[in-house]
Amino acid sequence: MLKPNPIHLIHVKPACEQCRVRELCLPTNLKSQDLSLMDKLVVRREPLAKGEFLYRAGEKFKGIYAIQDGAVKTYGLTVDGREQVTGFHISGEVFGLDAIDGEVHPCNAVALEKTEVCQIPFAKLEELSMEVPELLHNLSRIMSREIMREQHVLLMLGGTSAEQRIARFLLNMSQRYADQKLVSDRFRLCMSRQDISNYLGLALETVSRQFSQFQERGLIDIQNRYVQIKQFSLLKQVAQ
Amino acid sequence: MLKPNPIHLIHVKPACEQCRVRELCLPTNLKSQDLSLMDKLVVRREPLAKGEFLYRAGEKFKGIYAIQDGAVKTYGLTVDGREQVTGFHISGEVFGLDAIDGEVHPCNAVALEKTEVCQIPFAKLEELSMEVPELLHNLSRIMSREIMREQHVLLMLGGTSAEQRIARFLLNMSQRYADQKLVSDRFRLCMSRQDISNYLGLALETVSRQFSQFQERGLIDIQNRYVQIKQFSLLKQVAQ
DNA sequence: ATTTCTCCTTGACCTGGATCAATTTGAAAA
DNA sequence: TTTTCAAATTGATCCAGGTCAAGGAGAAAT
Repeated sequence: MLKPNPIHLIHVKPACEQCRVRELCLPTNLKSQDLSLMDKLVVRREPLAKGEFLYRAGEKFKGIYAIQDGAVKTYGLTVDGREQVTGFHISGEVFGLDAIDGEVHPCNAVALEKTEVCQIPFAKLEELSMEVPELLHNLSRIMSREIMREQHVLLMLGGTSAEQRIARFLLNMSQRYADQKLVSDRFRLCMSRQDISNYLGLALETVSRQFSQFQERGLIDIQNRYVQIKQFSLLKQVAQ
Repeated sequence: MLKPNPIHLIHVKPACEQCRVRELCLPTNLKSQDLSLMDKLVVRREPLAKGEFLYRAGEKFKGIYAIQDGAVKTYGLTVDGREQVTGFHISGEVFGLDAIDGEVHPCNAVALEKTEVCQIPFAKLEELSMEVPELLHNLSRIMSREIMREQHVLLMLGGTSAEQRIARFLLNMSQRYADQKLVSDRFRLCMSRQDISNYLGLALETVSRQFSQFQERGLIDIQNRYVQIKQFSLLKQVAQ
């Protein structure tokens, strides 16, 4: 499988208007003048390096985050001190919504690769939402979507075998690339086997074995973190 | 353990102003005149009988729901047709937020006992939120809280033993009664062992055995659905 | 009061996936 | 390039909890 050739371009931070993932993010359906008001709100940070934290549990909440490019893992700590991954977030996705109520981040967010994020200061976003009904509605929808996302994780974890969970995980990642109009049958997993296993409530050895088994069965081709889904229909069947 | 004596009162539906759980619900911190605007929005339905559906998966979304009294279970169907409980909701709690994005309920909501709910039509709620900043903020906070609630479930399910899950479940229920200023060391479980096991990703036999074991160890006293937590500190220790 | 039915408990057995352990591979650092 | 270290694979073993099965106890219906 071919790795993308790393060409170094001059770093450009597109405004909302030019952003590749605009339609998945908060500005969907906004009129041009509202879009530029929205754009003025957004803080575009320097890209995060792999392993860099966007925020840590306990930090004061300033705003929610949208990913322009890259990937972020969010994780919490259980009462007994174990790490528990609560989500992987890729471009076009909004996260940090869990901090609104308590005004403190209840979990950690760390970049899984070089990542560009936009911060949307929440107090200002609420103010602008009072002026722009579409924006208020988009905010509601994005929060609702996050609630559904977590419900899907619950459905995925409930009473399913390791085989099913991993098949569903791969199909879910694939779908999210498809949502962005990106190639969805071959992609790079942005997270380690450790992270996947933790997220799916399995041992990392089980994940590794299951990947190997899917490969033997011809369902997928996996080399390190590069996956190609070769038999969508069969994989869906395995996922039930 | 004493069952509450069933006294039949004339059915009264308190307005938001008089509602016992007002401070947990959308109207928190609202000024008196805003509260009455909010109150005009609310649709108070006839009480639901045990087993009655509030909505079913696929139904068009009209509004979100708040429980005045009683309990509701929400559940989805997995791809292979199994039921998966996504939450138990008791008085003072708001749910149905997962339907905002798609404008269709992705799951079912059924009363676990005689239950009084308020429907808050969502389009009207958004309109009023544009006028009342506190209401907009309360809505954001309630959605954020729901996201956190689901994250807690994920943390609870991730890499924990059956013993821990059940201890945490009991402590969680207890805390939610405490949040309402109700007795929190003795309460009636509003759901079946089946529902609990499904929710916690365990077999119902495991739940039953674990309850018996906690009883033997003197941590709790359980008779049918009536629980008394006798050793909070020990139970917390078991939950880690 | 008696029947019926649903919910719950308890026992016996077995398997999926966790755990432990030993390499192998790949990527970053020197 | 070689070294170093983290990440991934694969094998062997074991046990927590699932499954199957057989009652028992409450609640609702007759």
